[in-house]
Amino acid sequence: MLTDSATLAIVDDHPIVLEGLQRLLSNVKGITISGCFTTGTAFMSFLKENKVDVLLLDITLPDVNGIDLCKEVKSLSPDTHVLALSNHAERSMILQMIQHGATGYLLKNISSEELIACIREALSGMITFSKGAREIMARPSVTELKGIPQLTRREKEILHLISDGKTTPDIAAQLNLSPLTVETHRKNLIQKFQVKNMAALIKIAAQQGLI
Amino acid sequence: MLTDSATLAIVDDHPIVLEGLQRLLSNVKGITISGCFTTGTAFMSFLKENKVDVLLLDITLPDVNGIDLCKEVKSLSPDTHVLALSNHAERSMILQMIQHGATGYLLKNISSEELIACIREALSGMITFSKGAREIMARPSVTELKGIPQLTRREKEILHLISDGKTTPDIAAQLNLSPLTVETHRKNLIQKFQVKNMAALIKIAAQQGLI
DNA sequence: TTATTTCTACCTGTTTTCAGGTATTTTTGC
DNA sequence: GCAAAAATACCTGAAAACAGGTAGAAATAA
Repeated sequence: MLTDSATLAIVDDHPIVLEGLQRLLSNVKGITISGCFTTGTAFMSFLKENKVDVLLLDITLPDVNGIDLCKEVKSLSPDTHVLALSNHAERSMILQMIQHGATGYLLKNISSEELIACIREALSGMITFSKGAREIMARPSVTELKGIPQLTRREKEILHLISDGKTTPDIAAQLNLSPLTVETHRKNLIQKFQVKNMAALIKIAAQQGLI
Repeated sequence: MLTDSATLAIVDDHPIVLEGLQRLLSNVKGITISGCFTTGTAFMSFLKENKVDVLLLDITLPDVNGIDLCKEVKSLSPDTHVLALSNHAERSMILQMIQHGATGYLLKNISSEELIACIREALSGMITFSKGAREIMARPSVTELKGIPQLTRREKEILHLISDGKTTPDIAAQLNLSPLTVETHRKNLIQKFQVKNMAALIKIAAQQGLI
């Protein structure tokens, strides 16, 4: 039994989703659900004692964020295949998860057949994506093409203040800087994001969860 | 049977959620699931032929937005109790749904017991919220205190263009308007949102999902 | 058919932002 | 300790945004 049935665990803070996944997967040959968890910490302590072949992982959890959890899982148990299961339909998010060791990325609007197929693919050691996720990967949007620019501490700080409606003189006064310095940071931000003005930048930053 | 068992329909584009809800509610006394739909239009055509006592409605659907659908449902069938079921944990969203006729608002991290209790409450004609939703309602955040201002079609259009980095002259040219007119809309937007400038406005708009 | 909202357009003047640089001093990482 | 990155600061001029109005036409709702 151990040889031909894979163990699967689910981490999701939504009982409804947990129920749905259990129902969908309970009668699938070759897959045994060994645990369902609503928090990352609960799963991690389970993982210390049990072997898990596949983990279906919701990225947005109450206690830890999915990317960090994925990293932890992979360092504790490198053979566990982590399948991110999420509503986040952003390219950057998918890339980040893969970068941190996830074996695949499934959008929550996945169909049951697709879900099972993806789990099988993951078990055989392949990277796998749901249909929706593949589509997103296929068409890098203009804003996401460059990825999220790396911002310095000061730049983030100033971006926040700008998004709160503060003007350059305001910010300079608040941070005890020359207005000219603030202007320089502003310019660098616009350059880094490759946008025309702050309005466009703040939209992207907000959508990317930066502010 | 018609007198003591309430009919319930579910609209959600996530098969997993649909499965979970069906499973959770299938054996509940007094509730009969009469239909599950993944699109708003599919449900609307069902509603024209069938009586639905309670609708569990996911706000984010592929074809129509939940607020509009809720309005449609209530105007076609005022006796249907609409329970919004969503991941949107924003006060403004909850208020908007209630304003448009919803009987309650449930966050998707709701427990099964809570879900059933809420459906029962809705059936008895009461407004109902999940625990999480009640918490959000309890603490109005600073930005959300004023609610989302009602924007006109033109204002939304111009707000979008601004958030794409377009300047007033750009927008005027694109919409065949006087730049002065665009400026007026701009001013009205800033007044409606009670902010100092567009940077602050766009942050709020993005966070509220307006852009 | 009113009344109200929305859309349109105008005016004046000030403030802020943006584009195009250059350049020194701190930090930080190796 | 040295190189690279980050933070600081400066300059000029043009373009855009904002503040504070007013006001007529058009569309919508009551």
